[in-house]
Amino acid sequence: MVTKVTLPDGSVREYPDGVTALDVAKSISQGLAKASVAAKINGEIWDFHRPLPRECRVEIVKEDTPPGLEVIRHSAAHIMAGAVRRLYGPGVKFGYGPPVEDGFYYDMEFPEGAKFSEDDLPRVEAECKKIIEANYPFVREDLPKEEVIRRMRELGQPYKVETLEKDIQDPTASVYTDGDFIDLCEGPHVPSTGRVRAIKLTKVTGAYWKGDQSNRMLTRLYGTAWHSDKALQEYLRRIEEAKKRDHRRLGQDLELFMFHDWSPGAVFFLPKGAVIYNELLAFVREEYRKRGFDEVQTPQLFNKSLWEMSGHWDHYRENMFLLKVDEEDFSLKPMNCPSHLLIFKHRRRSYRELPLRIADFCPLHRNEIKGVLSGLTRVRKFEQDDAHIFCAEDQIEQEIRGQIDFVKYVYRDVFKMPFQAKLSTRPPKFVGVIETWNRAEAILDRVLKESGVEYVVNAGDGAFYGPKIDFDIKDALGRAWQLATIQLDFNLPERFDAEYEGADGRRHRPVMIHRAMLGSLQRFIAVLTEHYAGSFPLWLAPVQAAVVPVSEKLEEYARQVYAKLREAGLRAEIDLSNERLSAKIRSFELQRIPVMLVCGQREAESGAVAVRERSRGDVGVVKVEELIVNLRRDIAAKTALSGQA
RNA sequence: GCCGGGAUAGCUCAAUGGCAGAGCACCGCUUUCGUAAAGCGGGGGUUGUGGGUUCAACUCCCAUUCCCGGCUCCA
Repeated sequence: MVTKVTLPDGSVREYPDGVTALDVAKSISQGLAKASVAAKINGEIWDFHRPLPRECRVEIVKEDTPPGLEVIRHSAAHIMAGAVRRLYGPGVKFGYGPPVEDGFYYDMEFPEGAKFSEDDLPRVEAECKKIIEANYPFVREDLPKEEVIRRMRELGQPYKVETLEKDIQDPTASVYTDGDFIDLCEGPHVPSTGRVRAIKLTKVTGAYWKGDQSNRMLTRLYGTAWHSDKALQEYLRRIEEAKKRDHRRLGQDLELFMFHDWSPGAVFFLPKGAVIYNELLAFVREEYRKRGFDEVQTPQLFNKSLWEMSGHWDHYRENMFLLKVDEEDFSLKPMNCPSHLLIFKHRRRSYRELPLRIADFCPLHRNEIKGVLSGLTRVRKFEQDDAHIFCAEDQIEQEIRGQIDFVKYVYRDVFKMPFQAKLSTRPPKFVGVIETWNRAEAILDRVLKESGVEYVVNAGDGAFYGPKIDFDIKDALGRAWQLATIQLDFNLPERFDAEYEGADGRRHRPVMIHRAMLGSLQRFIAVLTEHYAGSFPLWLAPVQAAVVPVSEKLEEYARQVYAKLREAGLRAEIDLSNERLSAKIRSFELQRIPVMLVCGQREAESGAVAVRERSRGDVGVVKVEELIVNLRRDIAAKTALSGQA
């Protein structure tokens, strides 16, 4: 009998039975076999040396592809676990050890009293390298589940036993052995430990067993592994670059914002950060005018009655800042929606007023637990470009379309940030009528399709009060953040008994749409800062132009230029310091100022300046009046000088 | 909140129980300069905070606040 193998190009080859994917790879070319670590068999990833089924599609997985790297990292996790076991003895109990983006981790419990910290990583890493050096084959065994449970018991591995008993349904389970280390694992793995060519252990953290806070906390060791040392070095360089772009770093260096111990989780925007904040707000307000939103201002502090009506008192109280006012319970608001319902209900509403779009930039306070606070991305006090749309059910479609269009304009046209949409549908626990949900989900789906926006469906991931579309925005380093959101709400209008009078003279329940474009201004500024690496486009730059006299003799002329720029409404700075020109230029480059205007004798004679663009150098001499016209045009266009560093 | 690490001048970091230091920034003087760092000099500290051990604490111990990396949470 022969095994028939179909290759990705459609060709069919025949091999003797018992052939492995490795044999197939070798038969194609030795080089391919050497540069590959596993194979996809009928689309499922398999070990290289597992015998193939009689008839199958085989796709060789090369080591430098995403699935290949995943296999390498999974194997690296085993190698690391084996190294820890060698160094700390058989008393170490192992939890999960999966590959993750760019690396892997393994959760483990050290024997009583053994402390493990980052300082211990080099020792473990050295042991990993010995295991790699030894080039042990990864040997797979498929055994009856009971047999594996027995072996794991013998090895003193309670977490493995628990996994087998609770999570593995199959009658058999697989174990892998590399050298002296054996582990329960689905696989696949690289053929031998030597195929993990570059490994580096990166950090040590705590992690709850199965992510559940009520479980024991294990020690998690993180590492990264690559198919070559060069790839590892490139990765490390990328991490270094990421650190330079970190908004906390740039916020400090560029004097955008600060924090203080006395108000954890709340930012101080310094003058330069406040400029960015206000420009963003002005931008959103301008769009609101075009798109029919009415801005309101609402209270910060509300009686608990409001939260009881909205349901927050029962479901969100732990996250609210509570205080007593006149012997009664009050809270700083964590969200705007309830106040907007009060506005809606302020008087009788007619269908003629719908859709009613209420926008609000008021501060919100959420009592996030301390451990999660981080820079501008997780704060306790923040503002959103929040709005709620009250509309009739037959207006949902047009409103959703309008908001998706808004998102596209903001992220694609203005900020040029790639984004991905997620449609989340009805969860198991929900309020409202199923038919309404189905109709609404169909609308969201249809509008997304028409919009040409790429999206994924997260079935069952919607809020209990309605389906939603979230937009993940990736910064320049590919990290995803959720900023924009569009959520339907069938719940709050019900709880507040919101009504409008229809054309038929009867009362109807409006649908509420929660939506934000930038999301939290704080988080948006964090992502924006990293996206631009601090080099903000002209319209957002805290200082747009720096006037630089070549020497003290040109000071008077520079002052005139500076005054003209300020009169024209530009954010300009002048450098009258006693430094050399190149030192001034360097300082402005470091501050990422978009335009530097050098004033020398030649320019003074013709009422001009020599323009230097950030990171581009000298771009020529231009008359001051003309420069002002150009700058104002570029600012209005919002896209000028937005090239990233 | 939990695990691990950390906090020293405005910033980045040194000082392993014995006189708290460097570079950058800042201030002053000299220099008057053409596109990414001129030279010299000066000021700057309750070593996060509170307690303890010690003849002596940045250093060791306890507590606490905040920050960082994760976990978790994200009506």
